[in-house]
Amino acid sequence: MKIENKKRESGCPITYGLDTFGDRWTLLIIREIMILGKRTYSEFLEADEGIASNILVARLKHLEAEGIVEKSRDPENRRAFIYELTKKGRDLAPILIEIIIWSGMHDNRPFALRKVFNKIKRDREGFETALRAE
Amino acid sequence: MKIENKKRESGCPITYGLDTFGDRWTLLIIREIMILGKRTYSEFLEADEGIASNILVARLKHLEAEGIVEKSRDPENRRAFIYELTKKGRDLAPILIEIIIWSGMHDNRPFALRKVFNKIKRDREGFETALRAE
DNA sequence: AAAAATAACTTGCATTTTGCAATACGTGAG
DNA sequence: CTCACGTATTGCAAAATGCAAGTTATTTTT
Repeated sequence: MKIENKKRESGCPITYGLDTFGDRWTLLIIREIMILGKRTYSEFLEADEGIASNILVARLKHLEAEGIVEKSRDPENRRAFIYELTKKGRDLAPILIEIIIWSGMHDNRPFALRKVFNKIKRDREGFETALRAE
Repeated sequence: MKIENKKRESGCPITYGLDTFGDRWTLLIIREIMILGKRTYSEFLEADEGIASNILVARLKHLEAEGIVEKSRDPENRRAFIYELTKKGRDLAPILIEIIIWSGMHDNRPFALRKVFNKIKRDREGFETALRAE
């Protein structure tokens, strides 16, 4: 969890974004929470891309420090923790949506998943509202 | 240029995006071209964040391989190369815009630059059209 | 209240990537 | 035909990643 702590103080908003979530895993964790409805460490570990446990811990700590996720005890499973998005985290929704749209337009691999892309094309506003609500 | 070549074949559009431009430098190069109007290797090297020359070469090659930028001789300076965005590259505009908006809302550091953010707030569509045109 | 089970972390180590400085290559101008 | 400019490569130390194994903390079970 060192790379992303080195915030480049250029003042540029793109740089700020990259320093906050511009790595190979952070947005994937956001996806797990926002789109796939995942909430716990063990659920994140099961993600298709196979994140390593040490990296996952580092990224969750980073996201917490950035005020993007909040950690609390799960009231329904007293030994688990729940990670939830803050407003700052939910505000990432439009970025995720634009990434999905871009990939939907340009990922021509045969196994590219288009389900969410099509849903967004049909009703982008509704999709974003649903994302933020969850 | 190794990290991003390992495309994780999960089919997920977020993953595709991250594998294509999800690192500390790639979107910064896109910013240089799209927002700051830079075109050459030496101009990119001068960017505020100070990218190393070996990383820059690697990222440019990667972007070319991904069909996001096109390299050609500069007709006005016959020993320079010009890097320009393809349609796939220009289509990244909405992602950049959403990152700028998000940072505009959440970067509270005193030296955060808000100029572009304000411009987008005033006329987002116009801003995007201008970006893509350049 | 001890043992087992579950969930969340940590550690050690090999590998990969980064960052930085120095150097080399290629092209065109004088 | 050499010099300057623009682009690109190399070598090496430092840092981050990926993986497997181990640890801690809490809760359920007996």
